Amino acid sequence: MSEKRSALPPFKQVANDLRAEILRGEYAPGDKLPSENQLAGRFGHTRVTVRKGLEVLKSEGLTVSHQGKGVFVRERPHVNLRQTGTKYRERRATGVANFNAEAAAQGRKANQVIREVVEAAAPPEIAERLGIEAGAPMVARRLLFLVDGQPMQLVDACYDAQLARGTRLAEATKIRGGANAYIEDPEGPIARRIVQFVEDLDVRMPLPAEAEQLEIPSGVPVARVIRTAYDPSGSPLEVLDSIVPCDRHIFRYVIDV
Amino acid sequence: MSEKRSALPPFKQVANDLRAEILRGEYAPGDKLPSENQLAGRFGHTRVTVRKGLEVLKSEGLTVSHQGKGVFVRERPHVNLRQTGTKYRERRATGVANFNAEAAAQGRKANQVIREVVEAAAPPEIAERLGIEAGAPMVARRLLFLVDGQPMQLVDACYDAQLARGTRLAEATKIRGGANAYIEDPEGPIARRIVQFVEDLDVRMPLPAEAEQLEIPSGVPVARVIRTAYDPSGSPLEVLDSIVPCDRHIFRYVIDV
DNA sequence: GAGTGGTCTAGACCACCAC
DNA sequence: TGGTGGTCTAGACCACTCT
Repeated sequence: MSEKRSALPPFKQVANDLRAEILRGEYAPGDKLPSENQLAGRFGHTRVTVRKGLEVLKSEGLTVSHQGKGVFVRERPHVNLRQTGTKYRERRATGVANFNAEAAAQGRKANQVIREVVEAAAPPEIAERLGIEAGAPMVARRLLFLVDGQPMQLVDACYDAQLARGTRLAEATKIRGGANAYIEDPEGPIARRIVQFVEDLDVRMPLPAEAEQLEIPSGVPVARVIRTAYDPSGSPLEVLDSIVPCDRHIFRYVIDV
Repeated sequence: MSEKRSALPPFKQVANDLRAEILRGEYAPGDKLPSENQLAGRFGHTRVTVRKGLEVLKSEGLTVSHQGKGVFVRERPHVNLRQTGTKYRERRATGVANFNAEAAAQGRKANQVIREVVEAAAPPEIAERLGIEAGAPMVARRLLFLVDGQPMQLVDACYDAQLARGTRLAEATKIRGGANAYIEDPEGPIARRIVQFVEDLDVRMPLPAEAEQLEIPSGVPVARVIRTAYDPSGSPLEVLDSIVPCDRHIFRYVIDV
């Protein structure tokens, strides 16, 4: 007889109810949700079940929890507009400096930390784009980009070792104006122009190591952005392999057709 | 005395161990992991604790579970290269047809389903890009794109109602060659050229409704791609608001500088 | 110290799948 | 029918935060 209704498991019901309240704005970003025990009372289930519901919201990136304090509606951090396209014409040869320029344009302060500069065997994704054999030597400059002290991107700038050896690209020191300017500098050791970028974005959840280095809360994806820079002859000059947390970035591409 | 070591909670240990084995390739995509009871024995913890560890891997998108069958290493579906840039010059006026062309180029079969075509109040993100007042009327063509029967994108094509009323854009029928071709058709009622696209990508975890419609497994993010098409005078003609599951797509942008 | 979230166990029942 | 994952409870202890 009885309408064999719903049958939606209690923990999903908890998640659905709370999600709806959050999305309706009954809890605003930064607001604290009721305690787990209060919710257990309200829903008439054990704390464990309520926790399972809360876990769902956390993995959706809607909430964050702090031990001893409570569960809060997640606040979206300042978003960095990661713009690629027309602006490149203006800022052309800047490269690393481009990152600084974009942050400055938004009234914020960017800086870079060199994690390491090494010569190593190129993994397949990189070798393929650099136009060298997989396992052939590359020079990798591993950097961490920050804005206002918050980690924003993990960047590996990779070069054919043949090209980079003996240049400042292979030294663990900052390059004023950015690596791209250095590459294009007509007075420099490379002096080749960059006329095209190809960016590939692959989006997934972060590995724990990435989450830790970039301070990524749970439920926030990362984009792996692999950018290849080409000279006028179509030869690749640089492959930039970045891990970008998606809660602090919007990607914008301007395409003229 | 005793080195107060590790203290890593057992469920994290379970997750770490299994993750390492998966990433090392000891379990290949599609392989079945040992059953929860077997893992409980191996790790010397209860099934509940092991399950919590497995839950972590699932939310990272590394595994999928099937009731009655087991837990499996997730297989990445065929990836669709969603290319924007140079190819647009060749396929220019195609629009919806562009999606078909790209699928065909990869030897796969694409089709579209019209979910609905309605006139409605424009939400702020759309209105802003269409250059109309928030809440002003827009015509929205809500489509579902599929490739080989698998849902690939949820697309809302939005137009200023002033522009689209009385045209085929406002009718719930397919438009041969795509909406963009229709817009640009010099013999058509609109006959305006599209010379620039701006794409904004915002990446997050899907809402349950999106996950269901697009058959998105847990641990897979979505990109909300908002693409605005402009005519030579800089007036917006169309705003495409898409939800794209990130496990079936790689985004590629080609930028000439 | 009281309150909050974080973790674990033991045991139970259900739903689904394959044989 | 037996194995698999999915869900729930009751009770316990821990770690952190605030006052």
